[in-house]
Amino acid sequence: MSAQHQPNSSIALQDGNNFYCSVEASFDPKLRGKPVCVASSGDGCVIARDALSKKLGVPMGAPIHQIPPEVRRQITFRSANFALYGDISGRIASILRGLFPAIEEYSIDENFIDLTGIPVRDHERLAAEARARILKWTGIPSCVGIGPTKTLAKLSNKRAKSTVEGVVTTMPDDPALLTYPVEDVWGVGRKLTARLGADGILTAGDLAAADVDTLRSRYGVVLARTQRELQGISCAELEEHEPQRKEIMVSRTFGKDITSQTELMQAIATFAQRACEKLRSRQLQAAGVWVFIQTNPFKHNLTQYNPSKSFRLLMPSADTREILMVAQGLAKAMFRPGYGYKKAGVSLLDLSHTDVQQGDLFAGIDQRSKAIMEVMDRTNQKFGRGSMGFASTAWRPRGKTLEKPAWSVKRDMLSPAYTTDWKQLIRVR
DNA sequence: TCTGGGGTCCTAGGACCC
DNA sequence: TCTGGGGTCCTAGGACCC
Repeated sequence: MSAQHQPNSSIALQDGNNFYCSVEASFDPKLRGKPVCVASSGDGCVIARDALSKKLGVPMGAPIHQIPPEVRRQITFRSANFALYGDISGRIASILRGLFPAIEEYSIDENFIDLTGIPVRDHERLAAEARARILKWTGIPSCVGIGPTKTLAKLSNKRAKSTVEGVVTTMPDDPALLTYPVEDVWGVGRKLTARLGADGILTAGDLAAADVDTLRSRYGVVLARTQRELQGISCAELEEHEPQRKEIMVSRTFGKDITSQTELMQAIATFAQRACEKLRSRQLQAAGVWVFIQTNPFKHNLTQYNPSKSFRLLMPSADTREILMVAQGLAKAMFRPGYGYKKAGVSLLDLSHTDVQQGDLFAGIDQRSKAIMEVMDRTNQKFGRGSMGFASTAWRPRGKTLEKPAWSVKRDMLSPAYTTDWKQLIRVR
């Protein structure tokens, strides 16, 4: 039976308020009461703002150098510390699992909760309890939105952000839909907002009431599903188990433009190595490798060159040596002198589980490969990432770094790994 | 000077086949 | 003068999400 036919299904969405900023503040009391922003990799853009920096007018995604100096001075910046955020995220999920039979970890700061089967009169009370427990046990404030579908739960959550209680329920006939901006509906982005506006669809209520066939033919099946969800008809089920990855990507914007082929090759090798580590940590192997290199799109006066190339392996592999050589080969074929490269990435495609190894008649499985990779992974696990690496990544023993490569990423405002590194555990006197 | 990273899904169009 | 019709597979690009 599909969710569409389940009567009285009900879903909640728990979402940490200003999550990254809240995590930083929960570990560093000095930050409390001050405007805090979290910066993207390379310390380039603002990817999270707390309430105070929102009030100061810092826009989401703003390049830090574009924030007026008098505003910038008031803000404490932190480099994104995903290891820390991921750890807190896992703790919040555990708390929710202790309260509800089924949850879906939707993103690092959001969890869907299945309320089906729980009496409706208890929904908001349980949501409030979850919220209180998360705050007490992790220090992270959050809101909970409730509705008959994921889209309405998302919408409720957004509404809850401006309430004191932090818990809101929205049913399809709620008058709030008539004033709720369509751009804030889950699945409606900038482009769709503009097109919908031209068609006179400005609110969630307008979208829910639009002609089904016109909407389907003008905007496609995705928005048609969103419409049904707003009408209370579920089109997206709760996914308790993470679906298998289809792609694993590692890419970076370089600290400086790269002009030399040697340096570009080192960067590509580093990304390939990291991608393979991620691959093996999930017991996966890849049958395809995709590499891209890009010039700086913000330098409008320069000729742009943004090639990409892919390669299909004869047999799926999780061997860094093999994938590294393929990735470097692709990059080498694309490299043209005379350009300043600003960003590059390596993506592993056609992923499958290593336990479904397809035998190849003509190639014996290299047993040594597995053993070598295991030794590398275990060493890096035990002594820290980067303890062992490949020469082509310009890897150097830890603590003996000669000079930082031009493409290394800036993270000057990083908070300590409070929860994931023994040496950096928080001290309480 | 300085502008994130990592994903998914859908669609259109071309190649190829019968 | 007059140009088939489906089907599949693949890829590139667009849109969205956090």
